[in-house]
Amino acid sequence: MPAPCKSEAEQGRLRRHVVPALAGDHACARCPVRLQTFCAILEPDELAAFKSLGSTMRIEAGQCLFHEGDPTDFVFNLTSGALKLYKLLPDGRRQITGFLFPGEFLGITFGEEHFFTAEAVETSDYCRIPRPRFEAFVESHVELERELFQIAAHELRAAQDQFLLLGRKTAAERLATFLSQRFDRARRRNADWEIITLPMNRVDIADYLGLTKETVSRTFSSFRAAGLIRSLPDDRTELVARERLEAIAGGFGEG
Amino acid sequence: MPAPCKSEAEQGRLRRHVVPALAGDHACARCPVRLQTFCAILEPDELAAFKSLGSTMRIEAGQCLFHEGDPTDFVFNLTSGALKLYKLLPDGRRQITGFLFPGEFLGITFGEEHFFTAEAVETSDYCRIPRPRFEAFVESHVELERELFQIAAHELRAAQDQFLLLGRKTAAERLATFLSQRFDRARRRNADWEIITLPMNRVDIADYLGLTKETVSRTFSSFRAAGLIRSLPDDRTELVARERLEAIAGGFGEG
DNA sequence: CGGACTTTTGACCAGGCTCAATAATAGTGG
DNA sequence: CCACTATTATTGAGCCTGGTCAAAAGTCCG
Repeated sequence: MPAPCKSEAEQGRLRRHVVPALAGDHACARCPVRLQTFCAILEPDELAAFKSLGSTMRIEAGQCLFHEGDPTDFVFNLTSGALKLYKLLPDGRRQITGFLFPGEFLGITFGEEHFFTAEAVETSDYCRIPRPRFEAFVESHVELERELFQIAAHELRAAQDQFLLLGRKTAAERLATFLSQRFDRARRRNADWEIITLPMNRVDIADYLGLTKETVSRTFSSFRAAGLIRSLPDDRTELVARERLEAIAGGFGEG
Repeated sequence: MPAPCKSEAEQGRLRRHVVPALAGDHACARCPVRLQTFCAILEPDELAAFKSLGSTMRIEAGQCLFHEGDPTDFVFNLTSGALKLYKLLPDGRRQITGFLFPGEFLGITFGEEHFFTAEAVETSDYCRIPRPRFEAFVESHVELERELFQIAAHELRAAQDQFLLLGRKTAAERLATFLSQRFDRARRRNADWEIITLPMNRVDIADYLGLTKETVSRTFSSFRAAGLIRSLPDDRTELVARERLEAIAGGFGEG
């Protein structure tokens, strides 16, 4: 029943630089919700109990965790690597609805069927928890139930921002927004550098931003030429002029 | 502090055909979640208690319930009319993130500040519940807490569909999707007719679909010319060839 | 070094946007 | 009830951003 993973271009090779697993809490910069982890709201023994619900697994780049339409048998928590979540149109047009990074949950708000496909961007490790066990655990921890609601609420807020991006922003504004988003997350993990890692390729970025890979590439080039960013080895990008990028992202033009 | 409502074009006039208030339950056609109402999961006396939490109010077309950035002091339930929810860019570009219709809740998932503006499309009545009272009531009714989560989950699913629309669909596919969406909701209230009411104007539809009003108007015209729809008085539209519209909406072309 | 793939760049094209004019519609006041 | 006005919808003409098609350059890894 599951469609085969996208072939040629999608069946990626392994990548070398795997993002290390994230330990502990990471708060969202924009709102007072502790995000995408239960670590901060569970007692150590409860946390251990929660972790024991699932089993650790690994997936290679280009492989799918599940496809759109698959039954939602499991809840996932990513521990290393990166996933892309996407929907397809019959003729192959693709919209990536989000990327998933270490520490984040997948599948906590689903109905009976997945409504998107989840595919590994690079080799990734994750914890897979059978849904019934997950739900039983959550039901016995009311504070988790509330946390799940907060996560969903936060994702709804992020979705509104993405509507604005996809519906009304120019190519430069979209890419600047994306780079700023990535920076915000990197900053939460390491406050030192204006450097972000983009494990996904140009096609993925394009399908996330509602553009083509050529337009994404051209916009990267123009940002480089304007001294806004600098491309480094190992999929890393330095945001040389982060404030100007954020101004562009917010629709204030290049001023 | 709140920005003034959009002037000229937005400060609408009254409209005559107000959607009647919706009584009772309305299930979502696509998923097993009872949506946007607590009616079905509260006992009659509890329902009465819930209704007594708020006060009934009226708003005229073009007026705003709240602006982006306002504090989230209230939870709203629309009883008649229609609202549009939108975000703005500094230069005035606007993305409507959704329309709200009778029976639906507004503000159940917010943080401290609203992250969009809510403005009346036509004269609307609503129930306004102070947030602390709402939250206290929900906390004392666990089944409501779960229902709120289901509503948020459903909205997240709808958001993914909108990503696909805004990022990858053509103008015709966007409008066909919108008309089909409206039909799905109308069908849930009245199974008789392939007729929908569109109280919002072309600018609003355009800002919802990520297009311009001219493109929306042209696409309406082409649908009319192709015999897919028929325009009726009082903002009503008949979906003459609903299945063909749905095929277009799904990206299967005009076949 | 070589093959496969990705990224970048170029040339051209087109879907949808802009600007503008006209038509239709709703509301107003006599 | 009907002309008058304001607003909205439609249609047209031309343009531009971003898409398409193609080729060259750069990477990765055996």
